[in-house]
Amino acid sequence: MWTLSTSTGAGYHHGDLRAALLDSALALLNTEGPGELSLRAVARHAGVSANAPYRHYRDKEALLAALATRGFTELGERLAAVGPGDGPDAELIAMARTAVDYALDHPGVYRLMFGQACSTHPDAIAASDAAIAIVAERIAAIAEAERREPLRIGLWALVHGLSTLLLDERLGTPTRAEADALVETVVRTLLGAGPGLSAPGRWGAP
Amino acid sequence: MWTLSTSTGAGYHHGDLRAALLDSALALLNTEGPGELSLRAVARHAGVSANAPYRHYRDKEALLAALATRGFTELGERLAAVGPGDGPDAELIAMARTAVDYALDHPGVYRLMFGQACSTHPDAIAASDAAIAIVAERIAAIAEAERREPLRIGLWALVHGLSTLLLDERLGTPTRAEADALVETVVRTLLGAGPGLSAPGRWGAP
DNA sequence: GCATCGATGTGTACGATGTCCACATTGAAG
DNA sequence: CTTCAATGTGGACATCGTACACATCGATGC
Repeated sequence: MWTLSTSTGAGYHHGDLRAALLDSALALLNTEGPGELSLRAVARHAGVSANAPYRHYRDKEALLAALATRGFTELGERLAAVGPGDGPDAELIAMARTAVDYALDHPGVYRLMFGQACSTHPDAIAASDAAIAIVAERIAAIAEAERREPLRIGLWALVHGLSTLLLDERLGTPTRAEADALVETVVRTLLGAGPGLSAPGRWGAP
Repeated sequence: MWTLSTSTGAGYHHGDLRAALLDSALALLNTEGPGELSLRAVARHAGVSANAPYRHYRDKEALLAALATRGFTELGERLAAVGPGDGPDAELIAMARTAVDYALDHPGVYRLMFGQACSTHPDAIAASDAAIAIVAERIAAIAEAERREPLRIGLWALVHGLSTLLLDERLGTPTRAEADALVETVVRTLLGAGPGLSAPGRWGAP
């Protein structure tokens, strides 16, 4: 009758409930949507009582926000790891694909990250801004000054929109490769160059 | 002690509860987010008991889906009313602005429309497809064949992303005019033409 | 070694919610 | 005027988020 906890927890005191709760929430999020996730279920999954989470998070929203924050951080790391590609367009496309892939890999957390509850939480906003900043840097090295801001906002919006549509299966149920190809085609088209065509006059900054 | 209903309801039988519930839900949605909206609160606002809604909607999700469906229909009407502008880019931009304006006008319903719960409901999906079809028609009249599909998906994603970012105040708190200008700039930039620059070679289909 | 104390987890409790069931009320059809 | 199907009510139940008081434990001082 000891803990049936998923995470390594011993006896009365768990060890690292704070992190274990995040893991439990993550596991449950990939099963059901963020709206259906109950704090009590997270506690059960972690093998603790319904009230234990309150020692580590002020309320349910705080736990979810922490998870979203972790999500933004991880997304940022993935984006930072994207190497320069074959020309600026390729680099932007690679980053877009990376972000969409992240959404497809973590549907629950992704929806959480862009849900209303977490958009309000300062930590999540900060982590989100950090992720955007990475994209902004790359763009700054590529685009002319007056195009940077709209490009940053536009790509962010585009990627988020594509992720949402794909997660909701509003674009069919493509395989990962098909989804990636779709992202590439869409981004390339919107960047002004048709598929297979290069976009003259927009290659490289100073 | 008769009905304190907001809508025109008489005595025991309400008259048109089905529609009144939608109106009540709409009113409450503009106060609080879709996640916080309770079916009981909708019933209270309509001046009926907590169970009355179940005579008209199978469950809470069905009511919300009906509201989302109405939203997509109205959005479609607004999009259909957008006149041809000064060239194809201007027309696409006008439609993008129309859609974003709709989101800013109805934050609650908009979040509902793109929430997970309603993306699953067939009625909402149909209404959403109808709205997209309107955009697709316009695009078909403007763009070359192989650009149509990516353009349609890309614009839809872009507009949805921009709406989300604006609703979550992730792009500051612009006035309506500023938001419209932002949308114009972003869309124009992503369509390949810098602000004020025309995009040679992409004007007009046959 | 042992008492102590702050941190952490448990149990109980309360109000709110979604939804089920049985019953009440009604306008319209016979 | 009776009857009936549609519609609304009331009560009940499980679940949820969360507050309160209490239990348990590991480190700290002696």
